Amino acid sequence: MKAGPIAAHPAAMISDPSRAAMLTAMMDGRFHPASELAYMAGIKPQTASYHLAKLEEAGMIAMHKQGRHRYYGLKSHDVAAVVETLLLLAPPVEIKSLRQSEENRHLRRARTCYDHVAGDLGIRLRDAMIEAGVIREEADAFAVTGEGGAFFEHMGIDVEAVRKKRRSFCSKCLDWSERTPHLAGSLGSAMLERLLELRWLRRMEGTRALHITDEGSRGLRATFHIEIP
Amino acid sequence: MKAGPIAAHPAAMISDPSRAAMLTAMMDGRFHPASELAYMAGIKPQTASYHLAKLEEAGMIAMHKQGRHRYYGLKSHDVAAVVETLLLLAPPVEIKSLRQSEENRHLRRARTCYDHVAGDLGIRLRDAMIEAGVIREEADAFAVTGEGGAFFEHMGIDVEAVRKKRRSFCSKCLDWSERTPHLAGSLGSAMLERLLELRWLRRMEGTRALHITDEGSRGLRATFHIEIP
DNA sequence: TTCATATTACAATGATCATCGAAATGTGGA
DNA sequence: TCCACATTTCGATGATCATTGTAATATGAA
Repeated sequence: MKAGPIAAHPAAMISDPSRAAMLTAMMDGRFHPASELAYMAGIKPQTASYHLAKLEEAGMIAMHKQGRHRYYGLKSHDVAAVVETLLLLAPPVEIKSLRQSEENRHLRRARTCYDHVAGDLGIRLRDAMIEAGVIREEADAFAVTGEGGAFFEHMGIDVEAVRKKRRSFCSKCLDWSERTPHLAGSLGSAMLERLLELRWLRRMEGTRALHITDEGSRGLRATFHIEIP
Repeated sequence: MKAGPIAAHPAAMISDPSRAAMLTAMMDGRFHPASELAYMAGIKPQTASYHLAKLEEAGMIAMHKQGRHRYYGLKSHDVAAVVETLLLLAPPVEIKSLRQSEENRHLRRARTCYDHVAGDLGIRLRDAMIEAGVIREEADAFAVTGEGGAFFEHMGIDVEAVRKKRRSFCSKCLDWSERTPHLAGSLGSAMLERLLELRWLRRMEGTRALHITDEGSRGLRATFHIEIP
């Protein structure tokens, strides 16, 4: 009789606040030691271990050992996609502490969304690239224009190589803080990678927030006409 | 300290099997009376009422009264998107009863995915349209080709009108039973609407499964070269 | 008004499951 | 070999929450 509720199980994996916190931490697309995830979720290592075992059994995270550490990370893009979509459904975050509001400000300004840039910076990059005519917004995705090729080459990104990857190329990712789509897919991923490589952005410890370096401020202004206050 | 686990709340709304069953029932994109949803989930009306109130408070479903009935349905596409993505993460369904396997067969053959056709039929329609050169698969979405315009007009669908709707036009929707994308977006929606109008398909009671009528078999064969056994 | 039906409100019950202390296992370094 | 640290296993505790019986409210029909 009950044919449908198969969606309940994966949802239950995310419905626990501690697990959600750990999954969100892994949304930076990297692998983290169990103890770090425990700390980020505010729980004891035993509890974290219990949760991580569950998530692994559910096929949502992957683990690799290295020495006495065990590193955990999201198993697939699908998992990241679900979490991001759930964030979109979540009610606006209420600010409880100064500390939290600080972190929130950072996250809203610039953060990773699995493997690409999101937050205000993500949107401004998108706008700048559209303005410059290097990408174009279509109904279901973005597209690289004719001029785009030269631009990305100048940025140090090989568009044709990126296009060949067996995943979506230039898709839209709906942003929970901005409620408007930014650039995701393999091109979004290549973009983030390059911005980190150029040291325009730096990952902040223990959070998905991204720090814009001084070099980054200059570079973003020169290349994208984005002013960082 | 805990900045992330906001995703937990919407996930918790879906993590209960009864709620998941009701949401899945609403995935046909229509509104259902509370009692029907209770029956589909296999719970008493009181329990259903409790769950529906929760879901409404969470902003996931909408309600309108009509006489002594209250009709509930999904509030936005986002909710449908989350449920569909969760289904993708779910482990393969194990078959427990003959009845269930029957329903499963129907669902796999043809069903609605919120507002468009999914299941085997969805994939075969996609393939047929690509084969016929009326749509083209791109990296992040489908696109209507030059010849496409005439074809859809022949089908009784005004592509330009559909394109103008303020939502994605021709997007991909990853199918949990087929694990390959079918046509969604406003064009997918228009397509389902038209197939129901032509009486090629009929909604089956109390499930998302679609029945292919005899007329439909003939029509699908003539127009799409799809053989229905 | 009276009855039937749809739905919600309330209160009690019971099961599930997250949590953590204690202890075990595993790994690296001295 | 001994110690320190990372992680898991086990067992007990406690809180949350789905469920339903009973009762109330609301709407429509006779």
